[in-house]
Amino acid sequence: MIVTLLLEKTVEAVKELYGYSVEPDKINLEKTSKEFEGDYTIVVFPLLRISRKSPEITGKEIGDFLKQSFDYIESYTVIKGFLNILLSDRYWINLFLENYNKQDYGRSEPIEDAPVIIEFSSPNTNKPLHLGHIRNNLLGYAVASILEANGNKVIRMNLVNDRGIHICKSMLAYIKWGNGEDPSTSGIKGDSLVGKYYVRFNEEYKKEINELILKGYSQEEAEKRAPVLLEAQEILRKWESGDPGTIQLWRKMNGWVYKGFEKTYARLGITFDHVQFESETYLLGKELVKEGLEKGVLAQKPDGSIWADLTNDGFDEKVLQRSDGTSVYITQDIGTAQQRYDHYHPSRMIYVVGNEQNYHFDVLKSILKKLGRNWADLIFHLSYGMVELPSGKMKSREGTVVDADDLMDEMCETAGKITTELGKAKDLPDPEAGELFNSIGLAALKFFILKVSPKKNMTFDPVESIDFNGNTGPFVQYTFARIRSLLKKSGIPVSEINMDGDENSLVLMKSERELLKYLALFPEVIRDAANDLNPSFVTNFCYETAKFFNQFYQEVPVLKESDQAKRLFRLCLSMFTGNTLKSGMSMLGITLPDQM
RNA sequence: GGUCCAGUAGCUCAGUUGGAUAGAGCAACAGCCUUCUAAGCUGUGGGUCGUGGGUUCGACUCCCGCCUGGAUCACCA
Repeated sequence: MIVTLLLEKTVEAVKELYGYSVEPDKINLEKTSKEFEGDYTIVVFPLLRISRKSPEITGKEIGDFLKQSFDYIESYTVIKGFLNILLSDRYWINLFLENYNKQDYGRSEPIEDAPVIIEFSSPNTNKPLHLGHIRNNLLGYAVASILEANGNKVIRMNLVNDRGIHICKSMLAYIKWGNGEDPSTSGIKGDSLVGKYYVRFNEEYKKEINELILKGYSQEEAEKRAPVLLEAQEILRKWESGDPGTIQLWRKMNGWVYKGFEKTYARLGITFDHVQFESETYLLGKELVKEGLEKGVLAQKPDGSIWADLTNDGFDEKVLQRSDGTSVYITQDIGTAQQRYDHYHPSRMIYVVGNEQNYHFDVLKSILKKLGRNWADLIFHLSYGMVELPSGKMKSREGTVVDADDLMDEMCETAGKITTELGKAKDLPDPEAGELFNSIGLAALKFFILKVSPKKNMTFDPVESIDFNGNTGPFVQYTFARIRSLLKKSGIPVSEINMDGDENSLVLMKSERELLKYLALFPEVIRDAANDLNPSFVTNFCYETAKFFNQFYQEVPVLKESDQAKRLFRLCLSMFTGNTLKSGMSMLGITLPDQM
């Protein structure tokens, strides 16, 4: 790497010139900012103490030394305290020659290491997926792909929250008001149908609470005593005790939901390597709770409920098992974690879960450690911000959510409309046109969500938020389509486009240089995105790359260039850009059409 | 109230070991299609980086206080 070489030589320069040994990491080397000529900049201020000379003279002396030690340094300038180093075209061209036709450019060799488990999606089976889940799924899938590109072995894990009071609520409402309808008789997608009964439950629940308050109960009291809630709790007890009728209904309704989810995942382009069900891990969790109780690290109250006292860790007491013996949410998480650890001996366990559960994961780790599981430190909660609507927070209880299926439909419809308005894709036959609109609509949605740093909350206006111009998925797709068009029109089969060795006379145009310099960053971008588990680095890289390409495309002719060496170089540079975009966007789960 | 996260242009967002004049897109305005896809390119306007201190040659970035917004502290998941 040129950066390490420059650092080493600078250290040497300081030693030679001023007789002082500095650590390489003390040298301030960065990319030259746009307004100045140069590729890398050494900030000389920190070195003045050593040189005991003015910034200008120090910069010049180091600059001279470096220029003499490197063939690749074209020139340097010292402005104020900044030594700007300009690399020769040769350097960039060599870098280009090494990588332009590599399909796996930027990706790392697989590391021989224990796998990283990444859990995402984790839907509840009482309602369809909504906008919040979309962010979760896209983030999880992208992070997994980025880790793979970084050389990690990855296991994409989905944990289905298929049991608990929430599904009992839907079941109860279905028993009471369902009249035996099912997805085929009603024509409603399975997950939506179950969701309908979840909303119905909450309507009844609210009504009963209000009635009880009129009778003189406090709000809190009313919430606990509402008859439908008591009935739902009864169903949960029956379920945990294995009541056949309850289990049968539960299976049936969950089956509808899974069919529905399958469609939504397929549309989103999400797949998993392994699926866990809470109903299969909560018993292990209960066992661990029992173990903790026997060891004396957990405590039982007179009513039978079991608690962890975490006040020494800065948390409150946490209930792990209700007085009626049923388990709570965190109980299954304890079992799930244990199962994952035993089964995979992973190097890390990443959980992609919203920031509303920050406390939950702190508590989970704390409890696992209390139980003597030191591997709790392998757990990392990848916490992301909420997606809010202009009208405020989404509440599935009240049905004020943006449904994932509806949203995708709308995006693709809009994509089709815009494409038609622009007069494009006229010659495409029907099924392919549909695929194209799908690709564009989903690209817009995915890119919009993934370009935001995971940690941040985001507001999403279904009407106005998503654009097809500017910093968007379709912009990158369009750029790619332009590149494909160039390659196609060159008349050379893509697999045979190659430099022919006549590149010695090349002088780079500004836009060629800028583009090439930026493409050179891709390996670094993947590494940073993997380290920070942040797909927005890749998203922004793809956008900037496309922008640099469009500037290049606008400034210089490719196929119309008369000089053969230049024409071929530009064609290969375009192909290099295309490969890189395709690779980057595929990590985000975004497909790039050849034509649009 | 405790804890955690966030606050950058009218709007949506970049800005990562502290570096030069804080950047994009959208929206507004002005240009560029007889020339490789105008979903593009070029330009103009728009900022007390929430706020007040501190550290430093240098702070959007680090430290402290305050303000605002969000999350959370359930025998919900």
